[in-house]
Amino acid sequence: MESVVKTDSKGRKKVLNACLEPCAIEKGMRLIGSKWTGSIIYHLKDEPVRFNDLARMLGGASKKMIDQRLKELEARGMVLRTVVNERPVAVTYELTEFGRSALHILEQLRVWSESHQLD
Amino acid sequence: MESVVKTDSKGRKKVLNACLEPCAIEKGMRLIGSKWTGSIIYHLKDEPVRFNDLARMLGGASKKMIDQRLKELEARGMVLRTVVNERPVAVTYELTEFGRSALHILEQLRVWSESHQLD
DNA sequence: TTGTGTGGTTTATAATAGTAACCTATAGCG
DNA sequence: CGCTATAGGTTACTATTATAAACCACACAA
Repeated sequence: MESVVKTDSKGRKKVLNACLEPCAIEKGMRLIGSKWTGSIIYHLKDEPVRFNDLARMLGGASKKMIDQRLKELEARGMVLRTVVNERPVAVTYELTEFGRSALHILEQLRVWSESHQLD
Repeated sequence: MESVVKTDSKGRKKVLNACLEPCAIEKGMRLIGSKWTGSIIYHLKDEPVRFNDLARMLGGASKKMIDQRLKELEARGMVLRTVVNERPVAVTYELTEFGRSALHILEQLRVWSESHQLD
């Protein structure tokens, strides 16, 4: 991540240690920073939550979005999906250890966000 | 942020304290989490950087993207654009105090990201 | 039997991101 | 002088993502 730009004797520039493709920050953001992903993880912090409850909590996100995000998070091992009951179908989503490990970042983001009265 | 789902005597559900529109996490993400925004801020952490140097550091992001992000960040008061030299035109970008205040979150994200060998 | 709940899927459209070529201008080299 | 490379962008066009609103099948309760 310590990119340095060097200029050679002829004035030509090169970068040492460039982020050739997404670097750590960028990769992290793509796990946690896609629209609604952070919010979803954060709302699962305390206990398993059911699909429609999550949808209600995140007023503003469509079910399709939530569904998509949950599937991504599940595929990455950050969220666990459990069918609690068939027949009257019931499903809950909860954080895995890995999912949980992202919470402190989100918590800091929340504090930062709130302390800077972002519109 | 402490959304609670209540069920009344008739089984109807409502959410108290729902994120009616984007909540703190979501708002924060939209400042810092848009594609490349975090990386740009992070690469400005040490010193003012010139446009093309930034473009070289962020191999993978187009000039258009970088330009757009820098303008957004400037508009929000997170980045300061300075014309260092006219004639041979030279411009630098650097973090403002507010921009700097986001660095610790990005630093944590970087550590988290690197410690979980994300592909 | 109408209204609610569950957990989603479908379709269509709007907003964002990405690619590559281009532009004005200066400076160095042979 | 012509060639190349630098600077800091802009333009046009395409691909990817997000959003809204309907819709499904099933269950339960009044």
